[in-house]
Amino acid sequence: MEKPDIIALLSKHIRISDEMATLITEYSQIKSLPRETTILREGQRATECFFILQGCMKKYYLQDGEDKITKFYTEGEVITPASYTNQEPSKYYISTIEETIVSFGDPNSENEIYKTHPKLESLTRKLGEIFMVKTNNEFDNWVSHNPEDRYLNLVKNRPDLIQRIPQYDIANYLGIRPESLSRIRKRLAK
Amino acid sequence: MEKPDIIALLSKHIRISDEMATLITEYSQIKSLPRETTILREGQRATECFFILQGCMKKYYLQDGEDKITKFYTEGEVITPASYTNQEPSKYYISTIEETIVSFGDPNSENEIYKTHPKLESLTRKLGEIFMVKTNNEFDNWVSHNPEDRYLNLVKNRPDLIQRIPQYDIANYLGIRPESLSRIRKRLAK
DNA sequence: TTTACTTCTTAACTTAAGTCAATGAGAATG
DNA sequence: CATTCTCATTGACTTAAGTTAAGAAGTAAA
Repeated sequence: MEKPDIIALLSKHIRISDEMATLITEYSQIKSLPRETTILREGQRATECFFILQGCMKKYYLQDGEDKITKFYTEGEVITPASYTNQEPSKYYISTIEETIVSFGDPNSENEIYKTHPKLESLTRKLGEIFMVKTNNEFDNWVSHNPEDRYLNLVKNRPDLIQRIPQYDIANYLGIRPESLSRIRKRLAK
Repeated sequence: MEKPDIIALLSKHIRISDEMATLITEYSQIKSLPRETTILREGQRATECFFILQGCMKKYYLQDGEDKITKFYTEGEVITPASYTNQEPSKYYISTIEETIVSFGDPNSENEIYKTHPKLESLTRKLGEIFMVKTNNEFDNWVSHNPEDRYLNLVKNRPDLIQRIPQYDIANYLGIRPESLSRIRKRLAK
């Protein structure tokens, strides 16, 4: 399989020097996951973290027998499961929605490469800070808007998700029932 | 002023070696901020990040003339304003609620110390990852619960906040009106 | 101590989401 | 072509939060 352009996707977030680009390209491991593949289940410990090169995934909890989606991930996004970081059993599931191509890493090779290439750890720290800002903005945006505004926001900023993902999953993610999303769409259609 | 125990607070999150402890204690700058002090305003660029040693702060947006609180910070929590990381004008305000003692850093001295002590950058990366997990958990917990559950959760996990912070600020943070919080408390009293 | 102010509570009414049930539209299957 | 299944929509009714206004309780100020 041809390697998708990991450097181009990373460069959207942070400036990558040629030296780093070579290093990353050399060390990156890539694999493809079929659609509807669950890569992490509740109770499991994650052994890998991911960077999405192509495709779409979701994170969801099983609450009272129902899925609760809290995040969609698409191209250029990093998935570092909590259980990868803290080595505790996961509280949530992660599954692909479409066929998804990812770059992945594990703790051993991560630490190994940081030891030999401290500049990469520095890059990772900075990238982590950038994603932290994004995550915080997302949180703030969420808690300060109602479902209708959140839907409008999604339509505006992530029109791809509206296309790719069935409406009942969108509603689930927005924190409402499919019936309510229907009504919101009807209200907005005017 | 006597230095509060920064090492003890950091150790709640991550193991700190004696070597790192000495380094952190030596380099940490500490100051006290009076109550109701706004340390960052919308439109400003943050020049400092903070680690709370004692006290309480809040982050809030000014939306349609009304405050919208999205986060309270207390002892042991890190405040890295988005505008500190990306050097863009801040979209939100940060203020103290009580008198607050903080350890603070600026980009120059941060980069300087990372250059001479790469182990500290490694520690910072790990700490950042730990806070990322906490932030993600908070987000998930938020979006998957209703106001009543969020209030119960706060009472259970952050009883200190219920004591320290006026009810209208708690309601604001919970995403509801003070009247609704009153009703929730009444419902629960039964 | 009287007054003003702040915070919380209560009540009546409105609005939007939840729930349950029925229907419609399209795609997949026999 | 008819049948089945999935997903989205609609309607009727319930529940909880928003809104507006009024009052209660406590604290600070005059």
